[in-house]
Amino acid sequence: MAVFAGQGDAHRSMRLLWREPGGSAGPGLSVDVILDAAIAVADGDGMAALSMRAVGDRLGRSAMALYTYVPSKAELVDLMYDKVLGELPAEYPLGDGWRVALRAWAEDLRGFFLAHPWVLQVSQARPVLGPNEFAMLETLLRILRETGLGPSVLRGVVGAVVQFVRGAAGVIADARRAARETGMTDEEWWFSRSPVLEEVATGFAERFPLASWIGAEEPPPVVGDECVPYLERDAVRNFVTGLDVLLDGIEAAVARAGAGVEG
Amino acid sequence: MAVFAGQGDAHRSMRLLWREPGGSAGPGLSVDVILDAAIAVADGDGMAALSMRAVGDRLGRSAMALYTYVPSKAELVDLMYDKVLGELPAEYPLGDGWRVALRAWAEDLRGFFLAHPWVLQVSQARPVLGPNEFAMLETLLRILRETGLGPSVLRGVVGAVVQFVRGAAGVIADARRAARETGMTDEEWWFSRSPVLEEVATGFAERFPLASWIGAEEPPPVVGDECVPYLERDAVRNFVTGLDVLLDGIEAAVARAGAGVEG
DNA sequence: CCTGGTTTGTTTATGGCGTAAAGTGATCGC
DNA sequence: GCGATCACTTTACGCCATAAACAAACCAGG
Repeated sequence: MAVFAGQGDAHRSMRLLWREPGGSAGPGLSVDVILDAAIAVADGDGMAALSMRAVGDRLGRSAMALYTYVPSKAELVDLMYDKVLGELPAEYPLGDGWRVALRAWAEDLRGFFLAHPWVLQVSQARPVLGPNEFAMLETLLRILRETGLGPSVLRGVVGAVVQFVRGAAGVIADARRAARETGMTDEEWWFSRSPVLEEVATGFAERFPLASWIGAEEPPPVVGDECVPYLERDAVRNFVTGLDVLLDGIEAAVARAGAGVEG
Repeated sequence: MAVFAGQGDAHRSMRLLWREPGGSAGPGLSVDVILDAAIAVADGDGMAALSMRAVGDRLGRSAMALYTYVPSKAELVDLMYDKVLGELPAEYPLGDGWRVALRAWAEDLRGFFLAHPWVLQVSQARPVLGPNEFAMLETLLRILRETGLGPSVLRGVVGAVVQFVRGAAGVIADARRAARETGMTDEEWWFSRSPVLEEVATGFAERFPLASWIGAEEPPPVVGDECVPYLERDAVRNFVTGLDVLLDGIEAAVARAGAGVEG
């Protein structure tokens, strides 16, 4: 590898990320056709099943055919990542204040992560610097601007919100994956592991009294909750609760700044 | 795979996770020796370099030798994960209130993630159900119990705090990884990519005015900041700011519950 | 029309991976 | 002494990303 390889690759991948979307008319392949196939593989069979062969097969081509359009698998994943981000809504009504809009944004982002769980495995918050990643940030900032907070605090808020949603979605995605892999519902999965834990971890309740306490409590059912599986229902509730805490924290920051713009 | 494979594997891996730590006296291998070697590989060369062959080489054995002690690479990673979690401190003084203790806990956890960045790549928040994972939860709950919040809200708070710290650490870890892989300091790395972005993304400031605004602002230096690299310094500041917002949110929840225990 | 270069693929090959299966040599209970 | 068991190695299989060589279709200039 030459010393300037990073530099040269940066140019190449940036041009791919910011290419104008058109131009797949002919019978041959194209970057967008490849990305769609790769996204379909990842959505359907997970990130582990995403291989150059799998994508090539789906297109009726060899794995090597892809390398004409995409320099490597790592670049392919980056391009997939930025492309799916384009599915996110761009506009949120601000008539009811930033809090309502931010909650809607967070819930849409969570839904997006659950629709494309493989996105959560794209290296943690790596700055891919693609157009849709910036569009997502721009949308979030259009909402957060209403708080009147300065850029310094806002940077922290952006990080906190994004990381929270990503993490919470990851918990749900993992519950689903575990359920699918074992062929059980997650309720069955949990109740099959729980006795093993008690058998093997002797004196659990004494060693971890608080963990037992917080885990044991069965929260009351919530309207509309019935169809959601067991572990996932908990995770959804924790998401709602945690998001409220976060929103309260932002409100406190606004109050402390003493310069809230919204009514 | 038999129908009950998941069940059987659960027993096997649980017994490994909860085994008592001793017993590596002889000249032969042992689970703990293997885990130490594997952790050393992951700490030194990253998760991508962690292979059964690499761990075996480090111990002067073949890759297959490990399979006498560890059923698969996936189990190995789970065991590594729970083992390093044991490095986390277990006690935090509560004399100055939960807020001080929680901040210390979060900063220790962030430091832990940065010392073992590969932990961030262990599948998102998957419940490994090992002893040290529960110990970590127990430690956090000993702090959060002081808020007097009920288990329902507390579950949300636990998720929010853990996910925030994990995500924020991931950003820093990625900045470091990018810097190391390209052989540049992250300052050089950013200033080599930044002009490429401007060249390729025409009209950036018009398309993403808020993103430009929040990215352009250069925050004032902070005492003790001088030795921290560029991108990482930003990430650390965002961590502190975001954590404050989160703590404010918890305080708001406490105030709303009207049952704060702390003075 | 021919012709040579470029574009778009394929095939083949290399070195790495996790791990199943079989082999090897030592050790231990009888 | 001797089979069983243990700890470990060797070999092998089918994956993976991708470098390199090759082939066929297109297009430009004569």
